[in-house]
Amino acid sequence: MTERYNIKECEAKWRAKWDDNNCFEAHEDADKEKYYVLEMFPYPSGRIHVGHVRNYTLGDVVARYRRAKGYNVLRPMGWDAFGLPAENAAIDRGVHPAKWTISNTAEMREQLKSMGLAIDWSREITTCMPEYYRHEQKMFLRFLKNGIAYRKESIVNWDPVDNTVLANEQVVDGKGWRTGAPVERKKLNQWFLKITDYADDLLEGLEALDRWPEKVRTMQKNWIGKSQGLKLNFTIFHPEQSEGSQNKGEDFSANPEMTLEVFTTRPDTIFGASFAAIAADHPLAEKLAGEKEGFADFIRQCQATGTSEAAIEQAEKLGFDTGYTVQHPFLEDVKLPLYIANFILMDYGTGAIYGVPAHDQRDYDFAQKYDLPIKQVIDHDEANTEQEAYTGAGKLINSDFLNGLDIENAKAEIIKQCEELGIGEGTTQYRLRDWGISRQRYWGCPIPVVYRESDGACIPVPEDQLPVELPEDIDFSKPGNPLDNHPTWKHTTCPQTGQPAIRETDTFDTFFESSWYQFRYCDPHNETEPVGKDKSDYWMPQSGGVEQYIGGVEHAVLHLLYARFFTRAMKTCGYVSCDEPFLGLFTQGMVTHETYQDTDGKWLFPYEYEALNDKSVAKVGPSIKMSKSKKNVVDPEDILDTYGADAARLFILSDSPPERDLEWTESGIEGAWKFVNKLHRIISDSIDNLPGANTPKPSDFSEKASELRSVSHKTINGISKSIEDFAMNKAVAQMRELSNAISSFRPEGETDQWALRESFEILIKLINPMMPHLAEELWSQLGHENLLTNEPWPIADESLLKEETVTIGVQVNGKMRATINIAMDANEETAREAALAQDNVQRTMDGKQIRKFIYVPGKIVNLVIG
RNA sequence: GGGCGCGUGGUGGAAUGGUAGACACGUUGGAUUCAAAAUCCAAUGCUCUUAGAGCGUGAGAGUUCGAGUCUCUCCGCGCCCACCA
Repeated sequence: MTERYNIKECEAKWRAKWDDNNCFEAHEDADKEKYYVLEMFPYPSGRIHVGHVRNYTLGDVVARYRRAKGYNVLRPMGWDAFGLPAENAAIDRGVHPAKWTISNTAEMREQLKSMGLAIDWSREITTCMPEYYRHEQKMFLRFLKNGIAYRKESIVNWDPVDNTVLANEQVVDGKGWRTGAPVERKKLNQWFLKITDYADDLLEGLEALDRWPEKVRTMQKNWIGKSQGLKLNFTIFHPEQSEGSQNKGEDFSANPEMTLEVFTTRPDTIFGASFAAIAADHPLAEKLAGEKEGFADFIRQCQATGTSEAAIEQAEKLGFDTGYTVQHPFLEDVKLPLYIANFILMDYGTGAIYGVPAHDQRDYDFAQKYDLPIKQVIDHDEANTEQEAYTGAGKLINSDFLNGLDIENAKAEIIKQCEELGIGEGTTQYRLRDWGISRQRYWGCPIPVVYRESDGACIPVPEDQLPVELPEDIDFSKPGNPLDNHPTWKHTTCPQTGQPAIRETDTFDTFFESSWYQFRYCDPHNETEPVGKDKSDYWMPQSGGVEQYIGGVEHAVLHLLYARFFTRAMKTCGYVSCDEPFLGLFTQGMVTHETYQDTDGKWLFPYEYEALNDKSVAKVGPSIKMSKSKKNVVDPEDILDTYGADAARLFILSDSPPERDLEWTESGIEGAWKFVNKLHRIISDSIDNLPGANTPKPSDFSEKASELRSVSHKTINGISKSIEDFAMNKAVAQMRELSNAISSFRPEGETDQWALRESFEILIKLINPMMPHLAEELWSQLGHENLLTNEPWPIADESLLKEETVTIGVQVNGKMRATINIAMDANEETAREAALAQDNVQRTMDGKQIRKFIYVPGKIVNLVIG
């Protein structure tokens, strides 16, 4: 009997050994196949949470497995270090953001290290350091030269609590994604990146990402939102001209101010149009209706309608009749009334539509309210335009030259006609907008441009004057942008003329940093370039970037789309050759925990609930995502301290498939801890009787030894496949099965002992990616001098994988009645005899004839009787 | 409103169209112990009286020799998007 496994000491010992031997440092090696594993880097909030533990454990299994398989693995780590919490800490506690951030990274680095992760720490990056952000300033200048970055005045989403601009992606239900405050609209000069130039490429690229979850690809596809349609020009008529007059001789089409451009994806329904409408903030709205009575009220009403889903759901369709009309392009006698309507969005299409009530529900509602004609132009059995709009397939009717065509052909025909007449053209429209990257914050990368005071010219800061560093003496007591408030920092001179100039006081959106960090890891200490081409071409060549990227699904359209865009932009600028940054993507589920509430609805900590003598004054709530306010957070440091890294890792891998939510339970982590101890005990108890490490393989084995060997070798392939499939819970199950087989094995004699040692060694190698400390310890206890971490993955002996006999089911008319044990390759006759020999089969057959006999070797026998 | 996904024991979850419930958690009984913890052994889908039989993957239909798995309809849940013309 060996002494009890001292988890803490032992784990620390092996971590030190890996460090001393630089086990996980990656080097470019053209002779080895590379494998780049990356997990989304953390924001240095100060402490790791269980979600991090899950994320990095998954990555560690992949990294250690691939390493053992002989790949040249790159597995780096860093800090997504710019962001608002640092500024909030500065405001709340008076700590400087830099100091707060850096001390947080120090703490979290130690926490991560205590998990025993196979990380190349020599490549660590921290995005708030000038060594990192100077490169993105240079990159920005190159983006400018290549027309990828530009500046324009625009209406932006303004978060009144954080006092900053938000990207569309950061507005959720009309509220700021962090503060939850209703977003306001504000006009500002902002920097943008032309992500829309790459819209089509980003969309097409999704096709090739077959190792991405379908869900994420769909979300990106919907976000890009490509739709084909027609842009069509209508001529606008003055109220006097249209009012029942025969005056249609006047040609306004030559007057661009009096034409209205609309966008539609259903040009086929043009003959069903009964009105036109523009957005409240359309430039023509003020011009056509500004003087009219009630207009100001109407605009106010439009703005008052919230953008939350509930508001939209219930919002009535509201219109304001301008009195103007537009000429129907194909029906000379028809002039459509022109409305300003609250359901038209200025920032999609042209901010103007023509309404076809019979075939669009919104137009239908609008037409009902304002008593406009509902003219059906698509015929189908299911269409009932008395009741609601019909949007399905059908044939064109009431549509002159389009009659009889199906929708697709009608679209093509009408677009052709419009193009020939010069009144419209077929176009592609995207939902995706350019990415606004200006933020009125201190703790971000300064945008490296200055504005000359004399003429306001925007001058890029020359490369040799970079980086533009953040000032350290900063005052957070005043509201607004601290950089703007700084007494001296923004005052500088024009690098071209030497005249006084003002620095850009906005900083980059922090998604900027995380859009290219995957490249920086390839060459983290390069002083002149973001990444050396030789390095990026080795780790992220044209044909492939990161082999396996792992993170939360919440980044499906933000970070993951930006990073794909950046990869293309960087390629355009000649930095890299790679088309896609992440070839494989795995999105993990959340970690949840039970909640506890007392009868007043007050949340309780688990220990508070446990301490209650009378449990009826509180109730156990559902297991939901851990959050401070719900008091159901588990601190990984406590877990690592109590149970050790291996137990924590094992539990997090074992209970649920990684893509699903995982419920954190006390009993679960305890079960994992017990298993760690059990495995240690099993091996320690057997060790004295095992043959030495390099004892030659015996030629014959007992039956039970052969069976054990067969199980062990099958498990090699089983676990390998499970890890490659990201089915870590199944890998754990298989590992436990093998350990159960081993612990019930009673060796008798030398060859049995040899087989036992072989199975131990296989098991140890297989658990290594999941529980590396324990594996390393057991490996050394078995008498090995080298590090297990440097051992290759075991290879299954093919001859042990074959099944000689198999137990298969016997069905009668498809119902299971018995099982038989026959040779794997037994012929049909043998199977029939064995099946018919079963009492239960005979009884069920009840003397009836066999009409059909089905035998699938190794699978099933089915007797069809009757 | 649109899109995607999911419904399997008391619980987490396994099942290339072929023995449903692997592996665990929990529970029950037993061994060990002065006692407890830990450990070990056994049982554990449901129903019926044990040997045994019947029924079972949200509901209903279909395809098939055979369906948790494929198809359709319905019910329930979750996520994402959303006045996107």
